[in-house]
Amino acid sequence: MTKVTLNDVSRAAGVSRSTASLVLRGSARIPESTSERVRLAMAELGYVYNRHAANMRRSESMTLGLIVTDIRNPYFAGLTMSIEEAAHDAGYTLFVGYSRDDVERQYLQLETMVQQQVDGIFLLPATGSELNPICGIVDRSSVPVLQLARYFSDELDYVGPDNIAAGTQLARHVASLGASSAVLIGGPDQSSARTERIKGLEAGFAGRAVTFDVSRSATTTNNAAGGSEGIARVLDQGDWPDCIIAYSDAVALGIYAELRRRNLEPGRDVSVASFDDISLAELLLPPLTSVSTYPEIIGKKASEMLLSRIRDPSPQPQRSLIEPALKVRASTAQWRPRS
Amino acid sequence: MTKVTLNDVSRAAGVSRSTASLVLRGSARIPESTSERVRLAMAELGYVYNRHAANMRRSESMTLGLIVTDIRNPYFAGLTMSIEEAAHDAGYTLFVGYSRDDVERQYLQLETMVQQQVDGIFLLPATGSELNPICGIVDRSSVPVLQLARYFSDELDYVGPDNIAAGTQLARHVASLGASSAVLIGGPDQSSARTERIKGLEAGFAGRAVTFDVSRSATTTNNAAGGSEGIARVLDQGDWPDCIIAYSDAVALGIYAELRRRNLEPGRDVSVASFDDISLAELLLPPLTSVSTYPEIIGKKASEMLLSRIRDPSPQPQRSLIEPALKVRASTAQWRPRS
DNA sequence: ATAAGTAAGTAGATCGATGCAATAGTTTTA
DNA sequence: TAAAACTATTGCATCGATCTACTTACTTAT
Repeated sequence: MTKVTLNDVSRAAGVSRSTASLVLRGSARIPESTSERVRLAMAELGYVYNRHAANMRRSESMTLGLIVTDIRNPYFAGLTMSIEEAAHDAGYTLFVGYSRDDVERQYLQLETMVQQQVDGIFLLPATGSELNPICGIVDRSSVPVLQLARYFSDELDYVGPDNIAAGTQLARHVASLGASSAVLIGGPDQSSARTERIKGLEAGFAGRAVTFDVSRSATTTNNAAGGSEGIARVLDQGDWPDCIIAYSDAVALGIYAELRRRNLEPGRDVSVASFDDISLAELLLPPLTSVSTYPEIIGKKASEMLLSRIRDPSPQPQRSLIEPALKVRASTAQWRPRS
Repeated sequence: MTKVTLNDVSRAAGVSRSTASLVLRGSARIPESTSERVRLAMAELGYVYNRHAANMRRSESMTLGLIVTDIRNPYFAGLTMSIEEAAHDAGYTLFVGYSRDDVERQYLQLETMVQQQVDGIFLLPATGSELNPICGIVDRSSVPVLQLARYFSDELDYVGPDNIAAGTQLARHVASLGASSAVLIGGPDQSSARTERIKGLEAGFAGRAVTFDVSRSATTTNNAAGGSEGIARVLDQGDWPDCIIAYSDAVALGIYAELRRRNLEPGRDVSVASFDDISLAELLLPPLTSVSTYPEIIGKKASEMLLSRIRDPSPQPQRSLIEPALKVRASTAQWRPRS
């Protein structure tokens, strides 16, 4: 009933606690005959390794933290699962917190993770994140933090999609359709991802006969409700673009719904394109043109980077951009300009 | 640079470590003048509370574990977020693991969480979970485990939707449409949730002129791919039901896609209905009839139950069923029997 | 036969916060 | 004025695994 410790195990196996500890860690100094005896005692007594006790002496807890805004967005769900997989495979257990895009909540989560002695933190920063408060929390314990998908500082590692390339690919495609005007809908204001996507779109539209004016676009929450609201705001201003570019597939979903409320059919009356390429994009009617930003690859790369940062904290901050790929589908392909 | 401990803090504040510890825990025995001095020293030195050290003496780690199969299903994403919110609000930090519906992986995750000294575990069991191996892992440390959404044992607490009521509501609705035959597509074989939903459907169809034969249904993975595959299998057998009941909205999504590949329009040529009512259901075209099983409520209830179990492990295992609510939408409402 | 070397195992301090039992110091009570 | 009661504070053992330095018992080399 009471807790079984290494002491109990060693006593039962007739060795010292030190020896039992060495067996636990697979030391070569212990011959098979002894370690077998110890392992048997462990099994018999129902011994459970206490990582907290171990962590008092060693300098690692074998835990990592992950803070994301909201996994009801399938893009972030995929990213989260990919990171969990890599962490699990490397023997780490993962703390997860959802900031709900609330900076204060995010800071609290950082704080508790630091107190729980995590070895490193993946942070998909909430809108409005700043370096100073985060350093205030994190520097005291010198836990490495990796920025995921958005960044606010270049003093920390960063892994995310190449948003500029993604925007450029999308703009070129839209321009090639013969559209004459495009707007961007949605996305958290001031986020690096949105700023970069805009930069990419502008680069892609440069020299083409497409009007793309950022001041006509709308920033919203990164979900379907935001998409509906954003496109409604634009259309209500009497603005009728040929092509609607959504900040993300989640936003595009709300755009589809709002268009239909107004008897406009996406892919016929107006083309719609988006970023992320969640698996849903393909299943929608019409299937949604989207730039895939490969959350699995981002997650994998991020894990590698954070783990190597844990092993050696000295190198300069790293940046890794994942190459996107445009997936053309019926939401733009079937579209022809209104006569 | 080096770690700041309570010792350093107490020395700087000119008190004993015991006093600093009492301040940390807000003891009323310490006058404001002293605790202010100690808190000041903490801030100045950049002290970080070490929960692992505290956990060596106390018997709680202030961490909980959550194991779910796959959060790319928005239903589980919502459930996960709801549990994280409740855990966070109660001062707990949450470990999360995704079993990907793989029992072995799930056991490994249970094991590491137990080693990390979690105070309790929410488990959305992978298909094929059994009591014995889980007890083998968990009993040694007597960590309470709560079964979420599916159950395999009534020796553990359980919180989930009232699947029987959900099935009954859905069946009654389908029967009232005038359908003459229905099939169920998808869902993990042998899972309690599927079995109960079938039981509910049968109860609801009882005495109505609807053919519902479980042997005609198909079990699949609980996602869109499973839905496509399942309905394809049924249709390829020459079976043409009036109404397709999907195990979940995620499955329904794949059914929509596969029907269209065969030039069948959901809601017109065949009605489709489902379980879960994820927010996407409303946004689809046609909007999907679904029985809401309120993941936020399940998550909240589950957290309450696990936390009270942690406070007092003695009571008998509890079961709590959350009342579902049918949301009728165009995927069934517009449907009329073929002439 | 002695020194050197190796293999196997152990004693005991340590990590950082907790909490009991004990101790000053001050005020109230009889 | 002594005893009792209370307030503010502290010393030290403790939780469970780790790890360095050390011992003991053999084996091998010279």
